[in-house]
Amino acid sequence: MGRPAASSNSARAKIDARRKYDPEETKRNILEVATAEFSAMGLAGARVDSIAERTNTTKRMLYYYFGSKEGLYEAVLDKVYGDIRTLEQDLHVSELEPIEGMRRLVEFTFDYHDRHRDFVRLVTIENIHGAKYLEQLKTFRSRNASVIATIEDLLTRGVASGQFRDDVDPIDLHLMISSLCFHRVSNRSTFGTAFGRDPSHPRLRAKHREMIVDAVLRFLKK
Amino acid sequence: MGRPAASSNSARAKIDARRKYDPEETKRNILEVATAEFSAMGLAGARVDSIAERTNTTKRMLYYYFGSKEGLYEAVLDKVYGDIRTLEQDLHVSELEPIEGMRRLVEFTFDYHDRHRDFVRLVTIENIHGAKYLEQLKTFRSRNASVIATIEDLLTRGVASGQFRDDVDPIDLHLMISSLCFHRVSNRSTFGTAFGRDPSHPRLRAKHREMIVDAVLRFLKK
Amino acid sequence: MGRPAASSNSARAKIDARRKYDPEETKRNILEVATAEFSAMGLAGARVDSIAERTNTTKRMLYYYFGSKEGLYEAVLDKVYGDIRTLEQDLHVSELEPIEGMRRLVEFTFDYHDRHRDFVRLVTIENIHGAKYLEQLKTFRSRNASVIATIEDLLTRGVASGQFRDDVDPIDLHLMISSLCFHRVSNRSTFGTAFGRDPSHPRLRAKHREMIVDAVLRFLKK
Amino acid sequence: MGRPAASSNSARAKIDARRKYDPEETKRNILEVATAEFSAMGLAGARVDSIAERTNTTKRMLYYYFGSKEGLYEAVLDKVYGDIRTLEQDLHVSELEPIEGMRRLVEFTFDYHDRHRDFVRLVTIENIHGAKYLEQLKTFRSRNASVIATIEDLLTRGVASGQFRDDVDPIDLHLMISSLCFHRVSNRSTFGTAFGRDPSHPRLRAKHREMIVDAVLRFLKK
DNA sequence: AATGAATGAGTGTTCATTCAT
DNA sequence: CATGAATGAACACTCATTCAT
Repeated sequence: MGRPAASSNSARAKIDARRKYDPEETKRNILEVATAEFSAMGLAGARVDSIAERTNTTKRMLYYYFGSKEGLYEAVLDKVYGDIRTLEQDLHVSELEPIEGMRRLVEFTFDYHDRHRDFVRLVTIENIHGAKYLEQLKTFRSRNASVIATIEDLLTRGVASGQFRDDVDPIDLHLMISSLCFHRVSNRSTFGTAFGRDPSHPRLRAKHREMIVDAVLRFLKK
Repeated sequence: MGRPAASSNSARAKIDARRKYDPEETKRNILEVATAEFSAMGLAGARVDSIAERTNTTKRMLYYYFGSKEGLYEAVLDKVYGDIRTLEQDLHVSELEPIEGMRRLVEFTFDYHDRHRDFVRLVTIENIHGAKYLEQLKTFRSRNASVIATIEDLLTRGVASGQFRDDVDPIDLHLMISSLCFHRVSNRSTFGTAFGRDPSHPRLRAKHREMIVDAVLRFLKK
Repeated sequence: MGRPAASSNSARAKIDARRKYDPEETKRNILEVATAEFSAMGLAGARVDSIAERTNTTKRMLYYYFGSKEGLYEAVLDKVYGDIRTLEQDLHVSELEPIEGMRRLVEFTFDYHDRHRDFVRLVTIENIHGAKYLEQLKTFRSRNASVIATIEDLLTRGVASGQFRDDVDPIDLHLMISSLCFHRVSNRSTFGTAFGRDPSHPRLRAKHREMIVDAVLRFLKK
Repeated sequence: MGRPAASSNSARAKIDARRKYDPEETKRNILEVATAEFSAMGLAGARVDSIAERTNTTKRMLYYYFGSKEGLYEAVLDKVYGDIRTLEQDLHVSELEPIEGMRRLVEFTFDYHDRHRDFVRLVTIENIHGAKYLEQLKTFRSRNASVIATIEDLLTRGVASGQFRDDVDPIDLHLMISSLCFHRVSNRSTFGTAFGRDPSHPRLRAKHREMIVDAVLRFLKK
């Protein structure tokens, strides 16, 4: 019976990856290469030619789909921020008791930053530009509410159960957790140069992970 | 009329600030403008022409003294890292008892980052470049030992007095303090965009300062 | 009296204006948009994409029907020159006495240029290109004979009646009339900028019309 | 030691035409080539690379001195308009009696347009662009007053002496003279194609010159 | 010590046109 | 007849750097 004749488009796309006209794949491919370039070189340092070369298509298509270097950069930002928010929503810490939930959240945040250096670098780069490109992403602001909601839920339940202190603001706590998880990745290079110690080394990583969870929980406990 | 025959350079510079050719002043002026440009635009984004324009001298002098755009960038890095290390050495926390000394150290770190956004931005930028320019600054590595020595001293004394736990590594602690003080400045823009809250606002700043001291001390206490 | 089923193309086009595929209408639509674009931007300045966008069809059709940007430009030229020659032939000045006929011809020329800025601009543009596209229009040369014939007829009859001088060449006269009617439209912008006076303003237009008729007749009269 | 020590700069420039650093000559050379290119190809059709190639210098200098393609185009316009106005002021027709003066003015206008096709083409091109670049030339408007003043003087004196009619507006007359002198040059190509007759042929030129003077004087005489 | 003029290699972008569906 | 996707060559413009004075 083989394959049903002329199945759906998406099926066809998967089966025949070599087909020449596949806009989605073309865009995805460009975005992937661009993410690497922008993350490695910054917005000003990135070269459109360099991106195009490592793509399956030509420079022209890059402009066809993304309009400009900045447009492409924005698309990269959008994708990369979308990824973390999507994952954060699948955490389901509301099902855990407060301390365990908080541990889980911190560990997730730690792991995500540790594994996604591109994301960390792009956020860093965006800060060099005063977040002006991020501000133009319409979907951005709304996506942040959920992290805060998650933290707020944990805090409320922890306070109610007498485990957590009651004077901690969820956004401040988010900033604290971010700081601890982000900085060791974003400043890995200068830190390594200064102290001859690479924070991303497996043994250090495990130690930092525990340390950060510990620091956050000690900060929260009554 | 005679100009006093060749006194010391620094003296001469002060005495006759209006004299037309003052190499030290020219260099200082270039470095100042360059610091602002590199910090605002990044290494790739900075424009040599733009720096030269805002200088009291010409583009040619910039090359005369610093050799290249990268040479100038390195000089800026050198100056800016030199400043913080110099100040750190004047802290004299060894004269304070451990908890008070640690509080003082954290507050100093907090205040320094909060007030020196240029420094924070330049470190951020340097991390984008994998710290490769920092690595070439010969004086750099040696200068970092003192912070760690200071922390080590505080930790040792705190452990001895039974106030601090005994399993904390000074470099890890330094990273933790740095993270908390650096991130809220370096990521001010994206944070502001995401949560509509500017971490550099005076009221938030005071709150964060206390919070960070609190978090560090809770982490250290037995 | 009914209309015969499926008569000429133009009839069909009118009957079923909403039918999806109507080659003639598609071509007409493309030509209309292209006339505006070429007239406004020149040949080099015109954008194929810009034309296609404002069309009811796609860019591909534009190439399908006209072959190239230059082919389309030629088609526009052809249409636009065809229009004026067609009208000129309907003037019937041969039925008027010489002076009245000449007045009528000048007024027609004046009005036509005044009302058809696109035509004037396209002729101007064609002159920038040394008339090289016009030269390729096979039908062009033959179409010009009639204006000259008209003028010649008027001149001959005017000379015979003793009203006109006998040393005026019809082609030279045509050039004179054209100059007076064309220039004030073609150079409206620079003239307006130079003298703060727009030659296309209604009051000026009427004045110029009289003035030009007057000048031509004074030039011709014995 | 030979050559007189340091003569004047301008003298030096003339003596040593091959000297490498001569900004004025560089600018002049660029302007000259650019005038030819813009006049031949229009603003959109002109190629910066093409201009640079025919220059004694490089493309970069073109941007160094003129900022952009449009900046260069404006400089060309400025130069070209400056030339004719300068000449117009040297006409001294006020010293001639009205009819002779008017003849002289028309002949000058005729000759200037006939000999300066570049000027005519550039004005034509500028009209395609709605005179928007001309409008930005600050010196432009003021320079036009003098032609009108000259015409006004001739008209006034002619009316006073009873030679000219008294209902002719100087700006309208200027437009008429311009039309007759400009059009035969600007539309030479289409005219030639249409009637197989080149208006710039010597014999025709002389005839047209007389004809135009005749037409203007007949228009003005009582 | 200081400077305006000059430069070659590269940088983001656009264009008319064609292909695969 | 119709279309979105794709393209290579060209385009205006910028950059860090050096030269002649």
